[in-house]
Amino acid sequence: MSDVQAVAKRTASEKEGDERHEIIYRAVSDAIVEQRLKPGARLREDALAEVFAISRTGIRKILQRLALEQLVTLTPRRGARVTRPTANEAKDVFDARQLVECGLMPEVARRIGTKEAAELRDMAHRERKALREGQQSAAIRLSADFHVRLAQLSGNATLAEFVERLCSRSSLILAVYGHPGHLGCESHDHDDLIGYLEAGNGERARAFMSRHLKAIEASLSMVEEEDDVPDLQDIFGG
Amino acid sequence: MSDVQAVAKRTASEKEGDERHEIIYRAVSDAIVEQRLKPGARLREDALAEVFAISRTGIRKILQRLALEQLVTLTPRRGARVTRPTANEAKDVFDARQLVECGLMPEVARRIGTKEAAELRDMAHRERKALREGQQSAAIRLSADFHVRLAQLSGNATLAEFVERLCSRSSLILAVYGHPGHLGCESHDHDDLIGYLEAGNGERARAFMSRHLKAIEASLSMVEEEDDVPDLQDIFGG
DNA sequence: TTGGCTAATCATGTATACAATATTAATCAC
DNA sequence: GTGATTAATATTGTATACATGATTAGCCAA
Repeated sequence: MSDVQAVAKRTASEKEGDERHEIIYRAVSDAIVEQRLKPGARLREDALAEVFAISRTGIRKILQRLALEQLVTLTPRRGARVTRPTANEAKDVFDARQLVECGLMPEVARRIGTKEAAELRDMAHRERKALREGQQSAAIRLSADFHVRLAQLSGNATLAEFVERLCSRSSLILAVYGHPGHLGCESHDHDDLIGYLEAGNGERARAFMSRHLKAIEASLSMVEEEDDVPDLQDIFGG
Repeated sequence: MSDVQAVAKRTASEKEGDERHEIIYRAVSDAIVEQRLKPGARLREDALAEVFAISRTGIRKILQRLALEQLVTLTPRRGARVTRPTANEAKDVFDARQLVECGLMPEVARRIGTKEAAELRDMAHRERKALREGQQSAAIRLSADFHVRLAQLSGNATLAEFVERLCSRSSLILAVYGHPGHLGCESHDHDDLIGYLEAGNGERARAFMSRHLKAIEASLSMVEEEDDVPDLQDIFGG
C-alpha cells in the first residue's frame, strides 16, 4: 500500500468517512498545483480509483470538483485531463488578480498583526530556501500559499477562496507559459511586501503588489503552441 | 471515418447527452435564484430524481455542483438544503461585489457600444415591468442578469463568472434578510448607470455602482434568526 | 406527561454491473 | 505504402443494489 493510501485509510478510521474524499482531493489538487501533474496529463478514472483504493464513484466526484475549479478539463466520453490554459485565460486570471489582490492590500494592512507578519515571513523564508535547494514543487506551493494566506488576512472568506482559485490556475499558467526553473515571484518581493503591510502602508503595498503581479505576467512567453495539426509547411519552410 | 466526421459526430453527441444535465441544473439553480425554492428548503435526492426522471446519480452530480457554488448546503448523511447565508457571508459577498463590480466599471465603459447599451436598457426595462406587474421571480432574475451581463462586458470571463456567483448568492441573501416585496435594486438605478457607461465616464459609473450596492446592502435587516432552540422566556417575556 | 429505550423506516454513501461511445488494431483494396 | 472499413479493446456514462447512518414512531416505566 502506498503512502497516500495509508494516510487516506488511517485518517478515514480516525475521522469521519467524508474526510477521506477531502484528502484524496487535496492529493490530486496538490499534484496539479505543484506541477507534478503537468497540463495535458490524462487522468483516467480507473487508474485514480486504484491508486487511492476507492471506487470510480468517489473519483468522479473529485474530478468534477476539480473541473469546476478549472484545474482539470472534462470532455464528455473522453475523460479528464489537467487543464492547459489558453493565453486568453491567462490574461483574465492575471487581470483578476490585479483587481482583487491589489484591492485587498489596504484592508490587509489594517488587519495584519505581528503574529501574522511573522507567519508570512516564515513562508517567504521557506520559499527562498526551497528555491535555493532546487525543490521546485515546494517552492511553487509556498509561493501560491503566500498569496492565499495574504488574501485570507483580509477577513473576507469569499474573496480569499477566489484568490485561492486564481493562484491554483496561475500555477498551471506558469507551467505552460513560464520559463523552466524561473519561478514567478522574485525572491525578495514577498519580504518587501510584508514590510509595507506591517508598516500599515496599504497604498504602498497595493502599488507593490501591482508591480509584483505585472512582473510575473511579463515573465511569461505567451505563445500558444498549436499541438493539433501543426503546419509542416510553415515549420520546415515551404 | 474521417477526422472531420468524427469531430462532427462527437460534438453532436455532446449536445445531446450532456445537455440534459445542464438543463436540470439550470432548472434547480433558477428556482433557487428566483426564490421559488427558499433558503432552508430540503432537496431530497429521490424526489428530485423522480421529478426530472433521471437516477440519483445524476442528481447527486448536480447537487454537488450547486454546493460548490454555495447555493445549496450539503450535510453528510443529512442531505441537501438551499443555503441560508449567515450575516458574515452576506457582508463578505457585498464587500466582494464592491471590489469587483466597481473595479470593472472603467473597463466596461471603455468597451460598451450602442448595441450592448441597448441590450442592457432592454433588461432594465423588462425588470421594471416585471416589478410593476408583481412578477417577483422574474424581477429578481432580471436584476441579477443585469449585473452579470455588465460584468461580461468587461471581457474578463473569469471575473464575470465570479460576479455571477456573487449575484446568485445575493439573491439568497435578499431572500433571508431583505424586506418582502422590496427588491434590492432601485427602479431607475440601472438606467442611470447605463447612461454613465455609454458616456464613457468610467469613474462616474464606478462611484454610482458603489452607491448602488451600498444602498442594496443598507436595505437589508441583518438579524440572524436563531431557529434552533429559540429562547421562549425572551420571546414571551419572562 | 416526561424521559429513555428499541425497532422500524427513511435517506444518503458507496460499489458494482451494464450500456454507450471513443480509441486502437487489423484487415483489405488500390 | 496509403487510405478506408471493420473488429477489438478500453473508457466513460448511467442505473441500481446494498450498506450505513439518521430520523421517527412506538412502547414502557417512572
